[in-house]
Amino acid sequence: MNQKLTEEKQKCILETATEEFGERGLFRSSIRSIAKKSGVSVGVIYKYYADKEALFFACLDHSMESLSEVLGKAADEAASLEEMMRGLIHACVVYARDHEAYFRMYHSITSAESGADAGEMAERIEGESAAIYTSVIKKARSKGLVKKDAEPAMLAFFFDNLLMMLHFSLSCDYYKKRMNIYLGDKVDEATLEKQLLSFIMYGIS
Amino acid sequence: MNQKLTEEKQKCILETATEEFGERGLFRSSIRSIAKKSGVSVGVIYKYYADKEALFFACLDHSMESLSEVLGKAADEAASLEEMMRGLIHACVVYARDHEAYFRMYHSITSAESGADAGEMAERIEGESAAIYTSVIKKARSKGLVKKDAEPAMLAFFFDNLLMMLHFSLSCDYYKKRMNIYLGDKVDEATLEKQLLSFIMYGIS
Amino acid sequence: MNQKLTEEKQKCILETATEEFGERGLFRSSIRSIAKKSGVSVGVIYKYYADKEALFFACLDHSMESLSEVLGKAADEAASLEEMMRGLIHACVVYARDHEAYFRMYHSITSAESGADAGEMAERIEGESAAIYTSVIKKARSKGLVKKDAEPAMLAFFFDNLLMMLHFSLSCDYYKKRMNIYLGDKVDEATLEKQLLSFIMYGIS
Amino acid sequence: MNQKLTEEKQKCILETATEEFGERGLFRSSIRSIAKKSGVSVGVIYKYYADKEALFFACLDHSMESLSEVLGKAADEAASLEEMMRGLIHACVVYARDHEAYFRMYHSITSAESGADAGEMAERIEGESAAIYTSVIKKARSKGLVKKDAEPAMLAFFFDNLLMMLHFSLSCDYYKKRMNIYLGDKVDEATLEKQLLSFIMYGIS
DNA sequence: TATGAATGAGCTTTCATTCAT
DNA sequence: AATGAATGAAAGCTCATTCAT
Repeated sequence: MNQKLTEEKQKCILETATEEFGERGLFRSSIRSIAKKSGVSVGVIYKYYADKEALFFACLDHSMESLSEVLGKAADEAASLEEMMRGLIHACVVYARDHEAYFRMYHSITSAESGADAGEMAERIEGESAAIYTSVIKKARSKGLVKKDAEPAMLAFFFDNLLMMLHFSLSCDYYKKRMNIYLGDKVDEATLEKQLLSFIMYGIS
Repeated sequence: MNQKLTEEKQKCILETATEEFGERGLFRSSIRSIAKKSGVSVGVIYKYYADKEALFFACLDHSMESLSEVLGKAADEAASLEEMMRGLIHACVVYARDHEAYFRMYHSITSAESGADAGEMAERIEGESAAIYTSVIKKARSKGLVKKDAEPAMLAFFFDNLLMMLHFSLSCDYYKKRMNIYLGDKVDEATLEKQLLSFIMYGIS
Repeated sequence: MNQKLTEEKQKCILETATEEFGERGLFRSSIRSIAKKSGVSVGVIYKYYADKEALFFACLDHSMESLSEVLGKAADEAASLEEMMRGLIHACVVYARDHEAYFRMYHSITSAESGADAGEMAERIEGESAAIYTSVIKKARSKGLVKKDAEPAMLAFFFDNLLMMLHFSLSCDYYKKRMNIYLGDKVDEATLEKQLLSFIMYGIS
Repeated sequence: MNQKLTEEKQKCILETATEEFGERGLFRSSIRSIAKKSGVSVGVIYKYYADKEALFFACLDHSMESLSEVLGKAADEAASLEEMMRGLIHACVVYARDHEAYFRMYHSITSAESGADAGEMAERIEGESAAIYTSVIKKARSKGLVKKDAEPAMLAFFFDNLLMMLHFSLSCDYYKKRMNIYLGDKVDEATLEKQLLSFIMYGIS
């Protein structure tokens, strides 16, 4: 019973910290503030996490795991390349509504602020999806669904670039504003999804 | 204790700081370290800049100005939509070779860590290019060069997203590594440029 | 790393700081030095006081409260004007033996260095005693104990001036030395008290 | 001709610094600001004065000299004890109108802020007047004009205490305000002078 | 085991002082 | 001789981290 409380607490800390880190960045966030917002003492955080950075990376892992699960499911369920892409795009849009903070964490590791090893992080986070996207495109190409004069990896890269920007545009303040500059203050998400998919499909095939 | 290299020194401080900020972010960078690397005393930095943030934003402005000049020229010189895009892509690739730090500053403002007003920053930095890209695509559409079933603003947005990712992929550690995961360690820039352009042109038309 | 002597420690900080401020003034005093002398870390001072100024004013308040209590008691217990004055003078002399630092704090606010609002400070510190002294003298005048050709407020003012100089002469280095110049190195306090009282009583009546 | 300018400049620096020191204290005053207000460069100040403290003490000397001249004249011209005291009191009041800053400097050395040797300062500044006042009172006593049951030095001390408080009450913000609390916002100087003299004369004789 | 007061390294920032020009 | 840019020591202050309770 105590164990359960702990587990709950641990999750609460993680969520609160993710929120804080996503909103203020690693350095402007403070352990004290996270502890207070989580309703625990500072000491408890240091019981679970070696230091601030460790908590940061735990948040990151948590976010990435959750994100990757959602996207993985979207990819797995798809019967075709187009459906996979449609699914991934849609999953992003839906997921962003409730999990801005996770996307923001994603963005934060792409910056230099944490001092993390970029190589290792990228490998861990991008490796799998890169392989999947590339392989799916390759397969589609062998079926003649994708143009031959482009490398599948390259197309996967472009696709993922657009997907990444979609993440950020739906969650990070700067990118949100930037999207508003392009598309106006009220962005119709259905249209956005449709046109993005269309843009990609034309670009690919 | 001398008033030599004022002009030169000032530029040196800016460059060094841009490097440091790009590499370590606003908070992990320290004025002391920037001063030491610039070969000046701490005091001299505070002569030119009110505080650390002011220096940061000066670096940002400097980077954005330089970047925007290069991209602006590439856009202006273009006779057609395709040429504009090719020009912009190529300018990025060439520019990235010598000015990684500028692109990195660009990336740093898209993160939350600086605490800057995202809305204002985006307006200042993205406003112009958004207008230009959209207008050029609109014009091309009226000539039948662009598909009718997509909004020009949306296409411009997708294009700029890909361009933005190109910036980061050529300059920020995480994105560099990520590109390597997709495209291998030795990325042939000419091929990348060509295929990106092709992807975009197909996506648009 | 312990939460012992909170109460005691807090008082110790206040006393040490009062000593330091009285001896060196607000600006020559340093938080670091006060912390070291108090046997606490710098951080702990900032736990209790928002900043250096807040500590300074806390010391001031503490001193003034203590001083005002002592003088208040002396005034309250007096049956006549003369006794009140004798009591106040004597209280000063006795109090000065153990609480030089408090008197010094008193002096420090009369200088411009703290940047405090002089008007507000004076009102807070002098207001009450001014009213009391004036009222007591007025009452005595109505009994014919005080000459009629002088305003009670004026007489109260002169009396308080002499009392104030007594404070300083018993506590602040410069005033101490000055008193020695006038009265020799060994000042007999009983004589001083008696003659000051006599001087005042003659001046008043 | 250059020499003259220098001399003038020197005086200007001294006056400006005295003003600044009197208003803000030694530590809150800055050499830069004094230089700017004097219309000279920082270097010029360091040509004349070894450091900030030296300038401070030069201002002090200048103030004290000027003050002592005025008071000395008032004392010399007096034919009797009462006239001397009336003259000194009046000189204070008149002098305060144009030379607040000098009185303020006087006050500043009585505080600990400068770190000056209090003993030496007091000797230099108070020595002479202590001797004069005491001697004049002694002479008057031998003529039967002063009560026998008080030491002349003690009386001189009390008198000088009241004079000192008059200085401060006419120039320093805190003391000004304090006087207003006792005497109201509009203090009639003629009345003040008269009543103070009366208070003293009764106190003495 | 959980707490949160205490620690102190290390940051930004100021400004008296120097000295090349 | 005068200038004022440059210096850098030293201050105030914050906050990640520790550990007595």
